[in-house]
Amino acid sequence: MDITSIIAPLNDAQREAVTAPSQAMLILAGAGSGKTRVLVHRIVWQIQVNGLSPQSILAVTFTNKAANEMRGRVENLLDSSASSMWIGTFHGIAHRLLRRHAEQARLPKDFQVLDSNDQQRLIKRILADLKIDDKELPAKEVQWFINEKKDAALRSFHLVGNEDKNTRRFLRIYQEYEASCERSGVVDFSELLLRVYELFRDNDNILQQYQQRFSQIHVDEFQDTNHLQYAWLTLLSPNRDNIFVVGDDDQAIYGWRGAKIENIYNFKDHYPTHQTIKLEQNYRSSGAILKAANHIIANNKSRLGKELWTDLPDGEKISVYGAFSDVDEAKYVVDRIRSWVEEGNKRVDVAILYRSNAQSRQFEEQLMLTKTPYRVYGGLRFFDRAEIKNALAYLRLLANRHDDASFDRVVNTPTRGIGLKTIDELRQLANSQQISLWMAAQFLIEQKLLPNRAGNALFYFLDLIEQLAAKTAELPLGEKVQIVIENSGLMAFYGQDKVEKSAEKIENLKELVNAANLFKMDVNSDADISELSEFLSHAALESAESQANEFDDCVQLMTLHTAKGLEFRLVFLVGLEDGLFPSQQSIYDAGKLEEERRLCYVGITRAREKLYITHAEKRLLYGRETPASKSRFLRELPSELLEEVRPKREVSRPMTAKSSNFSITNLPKEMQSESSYRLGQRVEHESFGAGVILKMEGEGKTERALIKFSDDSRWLMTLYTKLHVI
DNA sequence: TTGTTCCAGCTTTTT
DNA sequence: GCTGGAACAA
Repeated sequence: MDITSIIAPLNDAQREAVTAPSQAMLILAGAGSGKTRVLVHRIVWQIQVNGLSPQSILAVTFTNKAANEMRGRVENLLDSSASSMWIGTFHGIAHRLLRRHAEQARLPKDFQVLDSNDQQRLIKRILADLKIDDKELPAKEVQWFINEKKDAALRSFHLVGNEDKNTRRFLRIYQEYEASCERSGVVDFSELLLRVYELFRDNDNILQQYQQRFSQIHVDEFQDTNHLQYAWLTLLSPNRDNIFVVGDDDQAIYGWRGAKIENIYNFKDHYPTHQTIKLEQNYRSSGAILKAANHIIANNKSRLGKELWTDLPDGEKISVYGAFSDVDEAKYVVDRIRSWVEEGNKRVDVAILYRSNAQSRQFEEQLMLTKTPYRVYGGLRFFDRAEIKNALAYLRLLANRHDDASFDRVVNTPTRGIGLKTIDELRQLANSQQISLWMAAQFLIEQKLLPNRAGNALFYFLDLIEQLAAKTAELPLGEKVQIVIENSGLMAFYGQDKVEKSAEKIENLKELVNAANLFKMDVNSDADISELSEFLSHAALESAESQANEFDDCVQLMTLHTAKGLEFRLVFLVGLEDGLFPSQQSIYDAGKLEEERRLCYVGITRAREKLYITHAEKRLLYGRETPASKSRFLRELPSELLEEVRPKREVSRPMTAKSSNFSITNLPKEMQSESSYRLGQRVEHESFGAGVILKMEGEGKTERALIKFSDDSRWLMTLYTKLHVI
């Protein structure tokens, strides 16, 4: 046994964490401080030094990517397969447990997973059935409510008798939703976790089996765990002495999705014999970048407290560019990328990070204009595309006729003459009899209760599914998928000329066949289910990114949320404006604002060598031009770390009287306004102090001026603002 | 029943 | 500015 390879690459704090005795351990790992490394080395340490068997290791993450990376690195260090370890996402592990114990969890053997889109569709349908106006009660809100309750381990019957008016409004829908899922044999994401929690809670023998099996429990990104995930861990570790959690409260950015940052704050109290180790040495970023990050996050009040440091030199200052518009901002960024590439650097090392997806457009446009290869993350994922979901819905119907969500989706896709009226009738019957749509359809056909045309069309559809099922029953998965796509008419449907991007859709369908061909059953899955069911679950649980271009040399575009866990040599943090980042909805809520600040901290710490921060004075928002001002986060950064980059094309520097005269006379006519103010004029505002007029727009009532004050520029309506010309 | 046009609405999204 | 859904006409 060679322990040097396990501990040699570690610094003191990391080594202390890895070699600590078995107990409750909280590793507070700052950005770039080697948290995955600590987890990986800890697992290998437990096996090679403490002699634990791989089966006794449980390691949970939030993303498939993180789980795969961890498994790979463990295998590397261990130099053997880690396939007998349970390393996976919370949802993946829940799924595996439920397959194993479907009966005790009161689930059908071949239950399927409903992703959040499916869930929303189902809720919409229920709202329609209950004649509730979608405008009055948006499906999204109901979905949010249901998931929130499930995350708190509350089923609809727990809420019966609840006096809260808001709760009563949702209760009926929640009940219908539960019943519908039950009938269809499907579980949504929250349900996966809740079922496992109930399985453990109600079946002592099963719980004990896993308590004994998992002698060491490892949790990644602990700050993102929700109530249910935490409850799970508590059940699995009754003595609270064998749990090794890694997290960073400063990077908790999923509170809006139910993550409970309190889980990490309260760890000390809930795990009395715990040890906390802080990893504060950062191996990623330059000194200047780290100082900025520390500075920002220090403004948050509720923190466990950590300060990153580095051996690396300060490096370049952070460049700040105040653009005139979103277009100007994009041009600037793309121009900087161009020189970066000209200096011989790679595009893959560059990331443009923004707060909301809509911001990517301007950058894409400029990148396209300059023919710079780029890749936008977080768009539609492969398994989320409509054509793929349709194909999967057919396959799901083959596996389970009573899957209402799938039935609903493809009964008339491609169109085959089954219209709203017929479907309405189906729903009514299904509702009143509490049966599946499939059964309702059978009944209506048998009893000849439908007009001829509709009845025939519906019969044709049921027959199609039965035929497909019979025909493909014995075929390998890939061929099954192939035949279903062909015979369902989907291939022909998407092949029509009038379908937009038809070539791409056909490609995707082919790719699905390909994926099915390559799909291998989980060797460890001892559950007795078909390959098809397993493939369908895989599609729901691992909605993999579209694979293409991954290895090309492209500039990376993504939201700040997506960027968590990644690093780039060169980072552009764009759109640092109040209302955008921090987002408008967060500005007046102290808690939300702190989460936004953590997001900013995450963004800054993605950069290794050089960070650019940009903001624009106006931008197109929802197709409308909107003025914007510098983000409070940008103003929180100390000026000695920053280097203001002056805009090139228009007046921006405060000018002396001499130079201002000069520049005004040289301005094109249309820019010389009739108003009492002029470009370059020095003015005084009663609260903002002295400033210089940089830009004018509009006239009369709509006239506004962009004025640069000592610490900020703002647009002011000249008619309504008292300005004294100096 | 199907295809078109018009209108409201809009963060972030691991599973 | 783009999307999804509802209200229309064919």
